[in-house]
Amino acid sequence: MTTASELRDAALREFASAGYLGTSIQAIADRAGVSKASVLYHYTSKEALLDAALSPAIEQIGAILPRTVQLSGTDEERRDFLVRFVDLLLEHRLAAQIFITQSGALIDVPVVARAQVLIREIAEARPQQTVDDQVRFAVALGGAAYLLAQAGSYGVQAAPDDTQLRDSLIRILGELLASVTPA
Amino acid sequence: MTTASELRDAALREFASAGYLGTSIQAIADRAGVSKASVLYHYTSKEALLDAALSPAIEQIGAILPRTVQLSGTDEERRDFLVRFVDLLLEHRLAAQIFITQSGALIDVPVVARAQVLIREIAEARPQQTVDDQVRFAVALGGAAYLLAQAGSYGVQAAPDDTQLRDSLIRILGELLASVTPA
DNA sequence: ACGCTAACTGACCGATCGGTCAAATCCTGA
DNA sequence: TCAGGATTTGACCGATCGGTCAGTTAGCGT
Repeated sequence: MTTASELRDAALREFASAGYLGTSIQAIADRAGVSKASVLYHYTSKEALLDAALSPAIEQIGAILPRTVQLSGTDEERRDFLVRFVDLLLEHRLAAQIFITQSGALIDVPVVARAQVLIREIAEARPQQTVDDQVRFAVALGGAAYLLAQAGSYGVQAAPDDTQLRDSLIRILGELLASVTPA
Repeated sequence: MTTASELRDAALREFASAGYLGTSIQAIADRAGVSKASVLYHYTSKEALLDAALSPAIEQIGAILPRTVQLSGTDEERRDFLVRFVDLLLEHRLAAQIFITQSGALIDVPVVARAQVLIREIAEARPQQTVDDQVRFAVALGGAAYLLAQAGSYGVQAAPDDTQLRDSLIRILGELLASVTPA
């Protein structure tokens, strides 16, 4: 683990739990065991640190964007897309949590704006949506992210293990999106 | 409109769009057309202002808490509960948005802690839940709140009108929660 | 052993924020 | 008209934050 990657990881956790505005550079430095000045040596600014923490998740989200059409396909195609999507959410659950909870307050930050554009592109990838379709999709996306955020912030509370959560989430999102109007 | 209620309304909007930490007392004062000192005359602190802005929503949420058992009842009972719940979300959509997006970063604020306890009580009101049940409920709750938050932050974009959104949301949440295991 | 560069740090700066306070102004009832 | 409380305000304070900078330490090729 290089210092830079440790800082990126510490920032990701801190931003997710306390919020970007609620996180001081000093707090990130403390978590990583270095000085505040050292943080700003590796990253030119607090915003650059947010960018570094979120970019990996954004790139992978962008990579599966072309597959969104599978949602209007057969049951197998839809399930295939959902498996990739849920796995991606699980892998980058902290980044997803930051997106969902703070994208509104951080629209002026470039990396967040890019993520918002991506999410909107995913939502609008399928043509001639009914209101029901939009609601199904928004509930599925927001609900999944909220679930993972809550599961992550369960302190003592017993949270279901990831594999169980994954299976259940894939199944239920599948049901939720099964009745979208075909393209 | 008294000055106090105008300030409470301005604070609610500002907290929802920019976040509690991202909102300065000066910004609330500007929105309401008064001075910063005047804000602190009507409310003893920024935290008191948040409390005043969120309390009405919390009280109504607490009022429907006993009806949560209807989720395990007949289809009509469940629909009846969902109608009340969705209407409550629509009426207090800004407060709901603040809860969902910032409760994690604001757990040390008493009013937010109270809200979190309420939500947890609602989620745990039904006995012997399976993982699927938990997932369904979390997706429904978080998804609905996310949808309203997004619909509220649509600037130019055409957002579906409230009645259409209400009908669709009630129907789809009903489907989502229809297959929870009976008590 | 030397020199060079990357890594790191404490001290400091300007700006902003939440909150206080004394004074000014407004409003109302007698 | 006027006394007195309610309301409003500008000036100010201490604390915190993001960021800068000069200087120190650590590692490494020669």
